[in-house]
This record gives sequence, C-alpha cells and structure tokens, in this order.
Amino acid sequence: MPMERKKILIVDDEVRMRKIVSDFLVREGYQIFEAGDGEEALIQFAEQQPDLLILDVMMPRMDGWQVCREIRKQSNVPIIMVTARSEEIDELTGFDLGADEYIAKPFSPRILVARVNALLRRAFGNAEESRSYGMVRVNRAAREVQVQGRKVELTYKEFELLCYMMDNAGMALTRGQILNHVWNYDYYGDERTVDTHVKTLRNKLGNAADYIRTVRGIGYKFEQ
Amino acid sequence: MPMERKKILIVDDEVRMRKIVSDFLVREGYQIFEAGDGEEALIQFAEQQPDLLILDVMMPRMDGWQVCREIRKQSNVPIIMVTARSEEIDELTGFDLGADEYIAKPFSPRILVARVNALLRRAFGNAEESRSYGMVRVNRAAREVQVQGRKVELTYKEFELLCYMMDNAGMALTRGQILNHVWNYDYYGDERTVDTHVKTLRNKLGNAADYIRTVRGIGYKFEQ
DNA sequence: TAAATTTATGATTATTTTGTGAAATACCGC
DNA sequence: GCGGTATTTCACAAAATAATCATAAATTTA
Repeated sequence: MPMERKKILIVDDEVRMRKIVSDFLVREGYQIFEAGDGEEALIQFAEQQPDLLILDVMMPRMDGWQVCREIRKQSNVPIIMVTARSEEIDELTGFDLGADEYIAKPFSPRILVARVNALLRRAFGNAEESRSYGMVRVNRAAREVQVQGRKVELTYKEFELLCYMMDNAGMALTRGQILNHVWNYDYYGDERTVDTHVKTLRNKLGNAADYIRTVRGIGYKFEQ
Repeated sequence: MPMERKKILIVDDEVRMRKIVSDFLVREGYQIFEAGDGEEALIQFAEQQPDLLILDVMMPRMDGWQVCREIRKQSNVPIIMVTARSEEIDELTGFDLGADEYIAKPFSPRILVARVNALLRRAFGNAEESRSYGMVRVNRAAREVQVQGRKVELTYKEFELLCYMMDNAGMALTRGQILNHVWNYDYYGDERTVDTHVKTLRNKLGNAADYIRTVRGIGYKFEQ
C-alpha cells in the first residue's frame, strides 16, 4: 500500500452523489477533492494533481467524455467513468477511449472502492521514486529526466515514450505496440510518427541517445 | 510448438465489436481469429488452437458461459469473459466458472490489452524468455542471438529463419516449407533465395554454422 | 571418371526500411 | 485571436536488407 494519502477528484453535478462517494473513500483513507462540472474539474485537476479521477458521464455543458479526453491530453492518470445504465449500450458504439474503468449507476460503494483500490495499486504499485538505467535517471512523479546528472526537458509524448521503453527495457517493441501504449489507444494515424518522436527523444538524450536501438523490421528497443 | 505470435480467438456476435478489439490486438502483435457464435467458436478453437479466448457472455443460442464450460472440458487455455453489466461480474466473484478474467462492457482497450498481456505472460511465463540449443541462445522478445556467449547481429529474415529452423529442430525442411513459414505464403520468388539466407546465417553463426545441415535433395535441417 | 544434379558463393541489382528536415496541423496559455 | 510549443504528416536521401543470377564447388549417379 502506498505511503502518502492518494488524492482523488470526484466530478459529478449532483452534490448528494459526490457526498456519498466521498464519504466512502474518505473512510478508506483517501483525500478527496470535488468538482461540480467539467470546467471546474479541469481547474481542480491542474491545481490538485489528483492520483485518480471519478468522472460522471452525464453533466451539463461539458460532459464526462469531454473532460476525459481533455485530461488525457496531458496525463495518464487513472480515470473511472460513471455511466447511467441506459447510456451504457449507446456508449458501446463510441467505445470511448481513455478511461480505465467504467461503472454503471447505480453502483454499490463496495464495487467502487474495490475498483479504486485496484486502479491505484496498478498505477502506483511498482512506481519507485526514480529509476536509473545507465546514465539515464527518470523520476516519474516529478516527470523529470536526467542524463549524466544533467536535467533534460522532455515533452509529454517524449516522456511517455521513454517510460514505456524503459518499462520494457531489453524487449524489441513494434511501432504498433508503442502506439498502443504511449498514444492511449486512440490514435489511428501513421506509424512513422513513432520514428519522429524517437528522433527528437534521441536528440534530447544526448550521450544516451543510442540506448534507444533500432531493431530493423520490428521497431525499437531500449537497452543500456 | 509455440510459435512467436500468440493466437487469440475473439467470440462475439457483434461484428463491429470484434473488429475494434481485433484492431488493437493486431497492433499489439497478436494473431486474431474470430467467431460470431458459440458453435463457430468451438470449431475455431479446435482448428486454430488459440492461446487465449475472449468470450462475450451474451450471444444468441449458445451463450458465453456454455462455450466456456465446453472449452474447459478439453483445455486450460486462458479465457477472458466479457459481460455487459458490471454487477454481473460482482455477483459472480467467488464462483469458479472457469474463466480467468472478467471485463465489463463497455471497457477500454487499454484494460483489455493489459489483461491479455498479463494473462498470456502468466500462462506462458517468461520461461520462454530465451532458449538454448547447444552453443546457440535465442531471446525472441529481445530479438537477440548469442553464440558461445558472443552476441550475433542478425537481420529480420535471418532471425526468422533461425527461429523457424530451431522450432523444428531435427526435422528436414524443404525450401518450400521454409518459404511458406519465414516468407509469406504468397511468396512466389526463387527457392534459391533460401540458400542465400542460409549462407549469410551460417556466416554469422560462426562456430555454430553447421548446426544448419544441408539435406541434399530436400533442404536444410537444424541439428545441434 | 565423366556427366548430371544440387548446393555454395560472390557480385549485382532491387526493394524495404529508417533517419531527417521541413511543412502542416493541433494545441495551449494569454 | 495570437504567438509559441508540441505533434503529426510527408517526402526524400541514406542505409540496410533482400532477391536474383551466374558461376564455382561439391556430391551423386551412371
């Protein structure tokens, strides 16, 4: 179990609903923040940097899907979508991407708590403060990368790419695999996009550039 | 013998759903087979011998549970059940119906791929990590080959060729067989091409060169 | 042993794949 | 909207790989 209290942002336009969910999660030891609509959610997200989001789909103005997409542009934070039963079937068509879990309303608090715990365990389970591979050091919480002690500024995608490759260090990864994991599954464009990001990443990694090996006919591999 | 690409059978009566799931898993490197109903599933299962099943619960005539039971009579293949209602899953926890994982619809591809990867890893272990034949050691995930501990750089085709021959070690393989498996079934080029690749492979294998025996009049055979 | 058959090899050509710069597009904070 | 950044697309050059082919070498057969 994680040491510090994990922060959870609950987004729902119904105060009563927020209150109920909040109560259960507080009792579970989590620190709760609330937002009553999509815009407030985005602000709260930026300010509090929560470790998990619980997003109601049905909200006035900006709905849950929009918020989800918006958040996903900047973060891989675990997201649980709460849908009303009737919508469920419709959403199947959209197969909306980006959320990690879906829960149908009305749900039992027990299920919710179980999913929250599971997601957080998955997300933070193996997250050490900072990890080193050769001359590369990565701190995920801080989103910082150092090469030979010198700090290197990476963009969002570059950072995600580096993390994914390091998580699978020593394994040859196809461009498809990389797209699946770094691009959150909602990308249907050119596979060569990966190449470009590898290029910029290599440039920024300087001396550690060839930790990212090209595996011809397959894709790339991170190897010290 | 376990080939490199794992085979997954998707069973769902909705074509669109199969397509979506399939797309993501293909990109992840899996080989996909599909079935639109329970009976077709059983046939496909027998024919293709998939390494994992994704089973939709709700299907006309023979439902997912029946298929699951039927498969379980003959195999311990990992099975992921997809149910429409998340409550259903909750009700079922504790019951051993034979499935290995349950996913509620609508689910995110991210979850699906994660579970598939995890299940397959669990089922096949990382034992397959790297395999040795005499002085030759092959790590397929890393796409690395060592001869007497020295790393040897192989091209894509050379690597595939070596893997195919090792998978069928001790068997004399015709050039036609080799073309079918290492090249595509729709390859109609010169059979002598195989010879050239065997030549370069032998060169790179150094001391292990004559693990690849010539079988005159037939083709080649890998033998330690 | 010579002829016939099959394989090995080197050289050449063709094809595929990747690296890269630059342009186009999307996105973000103001 | 605007300017700046990030991301994606694209096209072309460079590099690597693959295929073809002619010939040499090896093996089998008669």
